[in-house]
Amino acid sequence: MVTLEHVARAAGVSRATVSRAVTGSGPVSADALRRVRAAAEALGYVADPIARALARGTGTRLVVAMTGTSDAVLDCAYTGRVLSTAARLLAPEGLGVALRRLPLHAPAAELDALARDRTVGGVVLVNTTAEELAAVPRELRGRVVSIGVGSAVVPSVDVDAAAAAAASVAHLVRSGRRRIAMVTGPEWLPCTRRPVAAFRAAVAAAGLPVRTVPGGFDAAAGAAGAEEVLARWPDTDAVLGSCDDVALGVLAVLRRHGRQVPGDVAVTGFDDAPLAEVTDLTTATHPVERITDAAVRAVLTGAPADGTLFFPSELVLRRSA
Amino acid sequence: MVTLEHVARAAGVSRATVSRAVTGSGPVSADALRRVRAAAEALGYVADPIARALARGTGTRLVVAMTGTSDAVLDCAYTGRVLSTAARLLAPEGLGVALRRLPLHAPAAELDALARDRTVGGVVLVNTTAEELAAVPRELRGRVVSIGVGSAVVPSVDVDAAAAAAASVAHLVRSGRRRIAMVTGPEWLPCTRRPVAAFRAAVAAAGLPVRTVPGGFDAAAGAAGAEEVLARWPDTDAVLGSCDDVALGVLAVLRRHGRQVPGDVAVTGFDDAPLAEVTDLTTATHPVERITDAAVRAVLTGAPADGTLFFPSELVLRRSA
DNA sequence: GTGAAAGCGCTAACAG
DNA sequence: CTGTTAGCGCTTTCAC
Repeated sequence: MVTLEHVARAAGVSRATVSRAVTGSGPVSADALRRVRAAAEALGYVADPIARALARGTGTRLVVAMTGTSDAVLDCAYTGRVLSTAARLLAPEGLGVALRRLPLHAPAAELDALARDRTVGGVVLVNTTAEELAAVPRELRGRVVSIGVGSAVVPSVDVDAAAAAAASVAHLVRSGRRRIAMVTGPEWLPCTRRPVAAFRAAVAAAGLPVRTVPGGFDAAAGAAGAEEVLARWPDTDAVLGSCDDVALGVLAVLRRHGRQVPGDVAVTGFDDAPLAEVTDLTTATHPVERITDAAVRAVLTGAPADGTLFFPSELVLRRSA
Repeated sequence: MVTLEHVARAAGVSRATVSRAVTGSGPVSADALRRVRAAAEALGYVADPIARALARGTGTRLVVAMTGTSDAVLDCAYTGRVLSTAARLLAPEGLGVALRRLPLHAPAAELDALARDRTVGGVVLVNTTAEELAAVPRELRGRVVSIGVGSAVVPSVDVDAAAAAAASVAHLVRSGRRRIAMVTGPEWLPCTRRPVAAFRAAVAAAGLPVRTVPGGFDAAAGAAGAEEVLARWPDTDAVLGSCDDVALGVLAVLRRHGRQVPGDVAVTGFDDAPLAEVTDLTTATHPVERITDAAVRAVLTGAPADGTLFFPSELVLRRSA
């Protein structure tokens, strides 16, 4: 194993100088810099992240903290996508990923524990709530980022779900649908409010009735939502699901009620999950990998909070709508 | 932050003694042990994994190494499940998870790099091949485990896919199917050979024709496999898919050919993925969480290799068969 | 600009 | 059985 010491000897300088040269902190003469770089290159030096973490007091892992009402959220496909992306990105840095669930209420204790834990280098909050953002301890600032809503101190990235909802409505209206309902996401989740508002605005602007029912993120919620839609507005000719799983639940209920899709009722989802293609579901893409990528980089670089960074979503037309 | 030093002072012993008491390594008098425990408890001491890793020369993360022909395997749902489980299990230990793909051929270089990387505490090989097992460097022994096939030095855990295949065939035969075909998993993957062998044995034992076609693990492979099955044996009345995705591909092709499911042809999958429930697919469970759990624990404890530990799979009957 | 020296918190010889 | 003594590899004051 080649250490700082070896590079220092090869370059004819002290360990301190090599450290400064390698990390870019502190002053180093152009000449020393060149020699250190050459030596490091020649020896194939790469800093040990563990020793560095111990000396700096920084952590060696990034915690993905999913907010949710139960541990079930940790097993969903979305969590898996976020984790895979983060783990892959961090692998070359010598950093790892850990997974934790944050309780929906009173998350302060958990967040404080994370802030105190010297092994955590940064935190990515997923499905963040306002209560959670308010509870982010000062010590975590600069190394926490949110996927979803953000705050003045917590930078955030998200998909442009509002645009996706608007695009879905536009497509449905264009293809002749006039009585469009939406099964929304979980009510406690702030970032689902944007697409709902966009949906309401879009149908209202088209002069159509505004129909929404509370939903969630799984097929069961979609099924329940569809039942409610059919009960309240039997003439509905299109349903937007908050995500693909919800849309599949909607499809199951429509089939049970003998409604043809897309003949009688059109259905759209959101995510473009693998099952959307298999089930021929019209849906909008959710670039989870790009979003996670941005979030991880933001944590690593300590990016300041300046509004939410939105990633575009694209409508994928298939048989269902 | 409370360190070893604090506990030592409170217990009236040296740091070394506290270390021995806490880790359980080396001799400590019953009296000292008691006092150290009390002090540690009172102060809420918890060892810093980073300092420990630096001193011991062990890593702070566990690498999940997926074998595959392309990076696409890193994005599949299965990888996500493995990663979520591992990340959750490791969180309380202060350890993280990293994700890497191992090339199908000549994996020795990658494995050597992992062995040399001081940040890696252990490795979980997924979809292991014989070539890979042979290339496991000596330095990795005792901290590497395989999900799939194992070797004399690499312990392994897997699902009992052979039993699942046999159970599926038994169910199909019981319900009157007589011309059963199987779309197998990827040919390069050794652990898929067991269920194929079990399938062949089961149909042969029932006095039925043995029909298998090479497949893979995604819907496209299932579709291609189904086309081949229909071309070679048009009278087939049941198809086993190597996994749920494959079964969905099979379903799509059957539908396209106007075959009724389960009327004309029965279809079964394997995994019991979320989409199996949504699409009413008869399938066998794949306890990925339990398997990963066992694998991670084995890496952490350095369990010796003594044959593959198999986890049971259960048939879930739904509409498709 | 540069080097010497003092740690970060823990483990592991080595004497006693 | 226990304490002392060196480190693990890197960062970071603080003099020069």
